[in-house]
Amino acid sequence: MSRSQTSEEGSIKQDQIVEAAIKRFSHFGINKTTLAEIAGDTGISKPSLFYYFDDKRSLLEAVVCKIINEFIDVLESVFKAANSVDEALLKFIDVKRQYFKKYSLLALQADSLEMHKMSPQLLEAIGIAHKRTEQLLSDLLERGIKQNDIRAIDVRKTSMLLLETLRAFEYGIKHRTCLVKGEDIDTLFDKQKEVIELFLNGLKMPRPN
Amino acid sequence: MSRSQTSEEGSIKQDQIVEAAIKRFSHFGINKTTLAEIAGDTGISKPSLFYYFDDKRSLLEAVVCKIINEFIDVLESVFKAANSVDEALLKFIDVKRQYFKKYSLLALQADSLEMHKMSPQLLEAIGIAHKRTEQLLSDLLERGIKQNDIRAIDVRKTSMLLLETLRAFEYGIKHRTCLVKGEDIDTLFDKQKEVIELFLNGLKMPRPN
DNA sequence: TTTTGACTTTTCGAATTAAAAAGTCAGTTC
DNA sequence: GAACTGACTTTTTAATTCGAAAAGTCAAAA
Repeated sequence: MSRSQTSEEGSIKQDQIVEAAIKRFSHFGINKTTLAEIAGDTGISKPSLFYYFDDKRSLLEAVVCKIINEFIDVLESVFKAANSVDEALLKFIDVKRQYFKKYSLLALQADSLEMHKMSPQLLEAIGIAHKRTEQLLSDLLERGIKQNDIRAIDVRKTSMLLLETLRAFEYGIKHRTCLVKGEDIDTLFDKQKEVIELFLNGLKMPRPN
Repeated sequence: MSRSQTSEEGSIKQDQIVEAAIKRFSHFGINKTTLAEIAGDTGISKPSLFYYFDDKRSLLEAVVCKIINEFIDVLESVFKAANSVDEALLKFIDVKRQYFKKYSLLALQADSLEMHKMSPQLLEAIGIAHKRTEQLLSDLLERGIKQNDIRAIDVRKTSMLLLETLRAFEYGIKHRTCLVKGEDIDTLFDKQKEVIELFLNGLKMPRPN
């Protein structure tokens, strides 16, 4: 069994490999990147790479986990720094946009095209990330309610619905435009901001009861 | 040039062909249906079919147009009959659900898989349908504003956003579950209803200014 | 424990091709 | 002449093969 399974914190070399893989994957795509290239970038041989990772899939898993965790950490700090629910949600979109642009190639391949090939581990990692994001959003909404910023909705249900909507939105446009060009991505995320605004303000007349 | 281009109202035979095509397409999919089969169902030979339609694509076009127009007609009557914006929007989802279920195979193929192959005519027909749907929704919102049912938002922008969101939602889940099973479809549309509710009520505290 | 050269196995993509479906047309029927 | 068809050609599709490239293994070495 490779080191990736045994050691918890991951060696420096493992991290170097993951970094090299991130660069290649997000630059050329997963399939167009060979393990020999990644090994070469890291200054080791291919069999050495296999000493650290069982196979390409587990390396990809490490890559995705790293990116996801980075994303969630950024999200957490952004939410903490925000002064209102509005602000936090709009910043949320900005962070999403930033990560999507940075890792667009990886993102596109990871969730749409290779869905069926995903390992259970990877799916689990993504599931955990979703849960954590939902938790952050729930906390945010809870805070908003306490501060009389928003009305007392079911935070669990609402955050899930909000996330699903934004996610769906992303998927949708992605597939509609099929190949994503630079400017399309921006309008896509701008639309998400509009959705957030509409969600926040609602359509109904404010009726003081 | 075939009859399909020249006559405006379309002959009875043309309509029979379209009906047969709808049955086959929505039952077995577009690619798994041959023109010979459709011709057979209609009781004519394949060359006769070509007398009425230039090619498979223009037949598909006629099929999609017919379904779309049917859908919009139903939608219009439902909107007219509704007593409130809430009611109309929820009914809207029901109509969508009904049509999606009825023509799911066709819908899936038509918008996601074969996007790149779509003829300009077909794209135009879909574009017109979108515009008409948007118009119906705009009128609905306008009416809601006049009746003091909802606040005075930009109806154009809002109806577009609302439609795009619901559409995106559909796309998103479709691709996430990839192959759509019966029960998934229902939860998908239930989610859309929740989205509508959230859009209507908003998150913010009602503040009487 | 970490590393690699030399190896085997698997996967992928291009080339081939045969069958099926699309599409044409000369000629028939009403 | 509008509606239709049998017999035909062309195009698409899908299965097959096959060589190259990449994934993955292992015995030996640092």
